[in-house]
Amino acid sequence: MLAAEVEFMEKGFVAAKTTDIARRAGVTHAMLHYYYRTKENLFKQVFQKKIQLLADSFVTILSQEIPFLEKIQQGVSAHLDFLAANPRLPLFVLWEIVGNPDRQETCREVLLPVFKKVIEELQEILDAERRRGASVPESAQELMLNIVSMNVFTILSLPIAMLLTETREEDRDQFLQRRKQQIVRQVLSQLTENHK
Amino acid sequence: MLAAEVEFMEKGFVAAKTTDIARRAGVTHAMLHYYYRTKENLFKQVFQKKIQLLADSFVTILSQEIPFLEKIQQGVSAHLDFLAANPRLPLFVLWEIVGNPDRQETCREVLLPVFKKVIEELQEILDAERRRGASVPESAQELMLNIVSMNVFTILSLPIAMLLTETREEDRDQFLQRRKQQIVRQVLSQLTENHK
DNA sequence: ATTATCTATAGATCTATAGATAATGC
DNA sequence: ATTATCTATAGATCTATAGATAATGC
Repeated sequence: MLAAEVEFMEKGFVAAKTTDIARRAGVTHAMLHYYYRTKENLFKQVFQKKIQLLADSFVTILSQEIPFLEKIQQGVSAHLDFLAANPRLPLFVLWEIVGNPDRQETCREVLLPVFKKVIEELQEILDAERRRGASVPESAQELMLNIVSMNVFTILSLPIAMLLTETREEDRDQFLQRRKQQIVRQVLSQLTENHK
Repeated sequence: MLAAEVEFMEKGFVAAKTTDIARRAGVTHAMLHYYYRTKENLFKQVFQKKIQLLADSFVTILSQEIPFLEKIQQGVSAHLDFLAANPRLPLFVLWEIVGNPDRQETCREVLLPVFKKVIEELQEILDAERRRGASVPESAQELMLNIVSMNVFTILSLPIAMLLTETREEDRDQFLQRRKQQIVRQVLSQLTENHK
């Protein structure tokens, strides 16, 4: 099962081979089919698990009971750290969804409730802040999308970004930390903006 | 060749089949091998072309001789429109690069010079603006990364975003236009921020 | 003569299962 | 008895080429 996760995440459904998965797991491939029947079946279990993980990543944006701006800062930071620990997750999910639209259903079932809940909580925080007199112009959904966009893209494009900025492999973490600060700054700039 | 582009872009290198490409092109698959020798060879040509297209997308961020803020606004807008017209491009490139690191070389060769040039021009614009007394706090690279992040992610995540926001297929363009305005606002918020 | 095209097929994988045998749980 | 495991292989693809034949350019 772990072997299947690794193979599917690295190569995708089509390129991953049941023989390789079996070999990695240290069993004969006949056993794999004995337990999971089909490749598709095995994949579905892995996919479900990974979608769940993606849903969890949204939750990390909400954080502890601390002042508003720090809360956002912590949320962005935790979200990016989560993605950095699961760097193949977003690309894998996006790829499999566009490649096989049937999988959107799983996606909807798992992600939608979590997404709605996070947006709701975030909206409450924003509203509370506004009642305090702060100028928080955006909808929670927009704020969330901005954060997720920049964080996820940072991870997705990391190989290309490192190529283009001529960053070496051992400076990866440093590169991510610097980018994290930029993202926090960018997100906060809209939240602290003086309107009118 | 066009058939190959479509098949590779939709399915990726591994899942695309030379027989399907030939069928789509209306020739026997023997002919395909006669002209291109190997699948890998055919793919390389397609990949090169698509990387070139991606490089072009960076250039659209720079735009005509108009006032600074409008210039940025136009750039963001043109970039997103470009991506919306080539929605599979970013995912395809990212997927093939992580799946086969050998392809990073092509990527580097084509993208790096274009990327450097765009950054350079953008930096000049920012510097000129700063000399005029405007407060433009960021490096061109950071600004560029912010714009590209939000625009590309918008396209990458469009299927999921439409799922989560319960947007119907026919409202796709409207959804994109709304998101575009949000992105422009977000980008400008940092550029017009009052520092200190 | 050289280039283009077709049919047929070799050779390599890959998924999935059949059928035989060993291990395990009442 | 039921469940787990192995070997062997059927059946389906897919890439790539061989070999024969038709079309094209000097």
